[in-house]
Amino acid sequence: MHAPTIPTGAAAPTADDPRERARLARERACLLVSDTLAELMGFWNFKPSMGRVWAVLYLSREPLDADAIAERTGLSAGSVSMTLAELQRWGVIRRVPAPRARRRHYEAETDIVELVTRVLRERELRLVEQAVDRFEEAMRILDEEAGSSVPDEMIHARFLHTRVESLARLARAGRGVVQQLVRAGLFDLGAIRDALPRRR
Amino acid sequence: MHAPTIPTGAAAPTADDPRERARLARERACLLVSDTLAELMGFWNFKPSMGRVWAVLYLSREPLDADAIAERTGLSAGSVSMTLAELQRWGVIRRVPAPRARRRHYEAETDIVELVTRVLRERELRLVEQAVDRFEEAMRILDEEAGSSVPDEMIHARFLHTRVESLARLARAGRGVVQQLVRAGLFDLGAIRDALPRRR
DNA sequence: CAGTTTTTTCAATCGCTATTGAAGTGATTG
DNA sequence: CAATCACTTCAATAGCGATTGAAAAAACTG
Repeated sequence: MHAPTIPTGAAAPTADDPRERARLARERACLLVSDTLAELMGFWNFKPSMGRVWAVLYLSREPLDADAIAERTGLSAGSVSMTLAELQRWGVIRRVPAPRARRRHYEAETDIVELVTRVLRERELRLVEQAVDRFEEAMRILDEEAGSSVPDEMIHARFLHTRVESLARLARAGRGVVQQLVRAGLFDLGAIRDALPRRR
Repeated sequence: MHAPTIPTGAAAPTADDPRERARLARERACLLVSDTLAELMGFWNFKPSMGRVWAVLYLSREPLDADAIAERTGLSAGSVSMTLAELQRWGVIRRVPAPRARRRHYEAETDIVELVTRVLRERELRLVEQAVDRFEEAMRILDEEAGSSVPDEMIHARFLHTRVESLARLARAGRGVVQQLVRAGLFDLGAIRDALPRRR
């Protein structure tokens, strides 16, 4: 875990060494990016470890094994294993067949648009659809009492019905937004995809 | 906290009593709604107590005071106080001027669209804007090394640059979506599509 | 197939955030 | 203006989800 001795006796690994300068710059940039990713993913209710592991893979030129990931993220071996499994379940990283290696190697899925679309489709959409269903169920329950013979019960039921109706309307709008995003991600967004990294 | 004695000696408060039936139905409906709201708000990284308190107010016919809220949510007085303050800061509930009442009364803001829009504008937009800034900052750092005299350092810097570029593009697209949502008020879904690519 | 290395699993632990409760501050009233 | 009632604050605590670490399982290797 030490910088190898520089062959050319002249250049020492100081701030003036171009290699060292470059390495530090890259390190700063990567840190900035993975912090940002961690924050974004954390906001999206993913575990911090998922964000960190994905960032490490996404910013690596070659596939990494569990050990390298543990080292770079500071996570335990067990945590890395679980996190890798979870990331694979989400399809955001993939195992790279490494014929003559003993350890398993992984790389990040780079089609980020597809990746975000997937999360939207499998999580947000489900969530919002469930909300719509529940609100509609609540309205059905209230409907049964809306024709009550007792005046005040009826009024109360109707009051609640209008409130829940507003929520349902909003939830349906939200569902529409997510559906639109998912579809755009799959079709219209091809334009963005073209501009994104390498896809052949 | 007890059902008052029924004046008409005939009807006892059983499941056959229309009033009781109606009350139970409303209770079920409200529970369904507040559970759903709690889940949704929890997902949006709001504290559970905020969801519960807002739900109680939103589903009440008249403004409530802190005591009534504490009772119905099961929260402590201190917690209710803090939660009310926070909800007011978000503009999702408001204090109702109650001239001759000793206690302060609150009601829920009912323009839910405005309410969601506000959260999008003040939280999501800020988050995504910050992400864009950070990615662009990372790219600037990498640019300084992209012209490095050491070939491999240059290649590495360029590799990282393209990766970060993709993230930045996605973040900008996300920013566009949120901006659009804030402007269009959630319902004009067609507009979202226009916000996405902005690239041929 | 026995030995060795890598990965997975899961109970225990850790750390963090939400909540409490009691003390402190402020408001209202007779 | 003193007494009471309402509200706020914040240090301590509880509860929960993420992480660890050690042990079991699986995958290689010679």
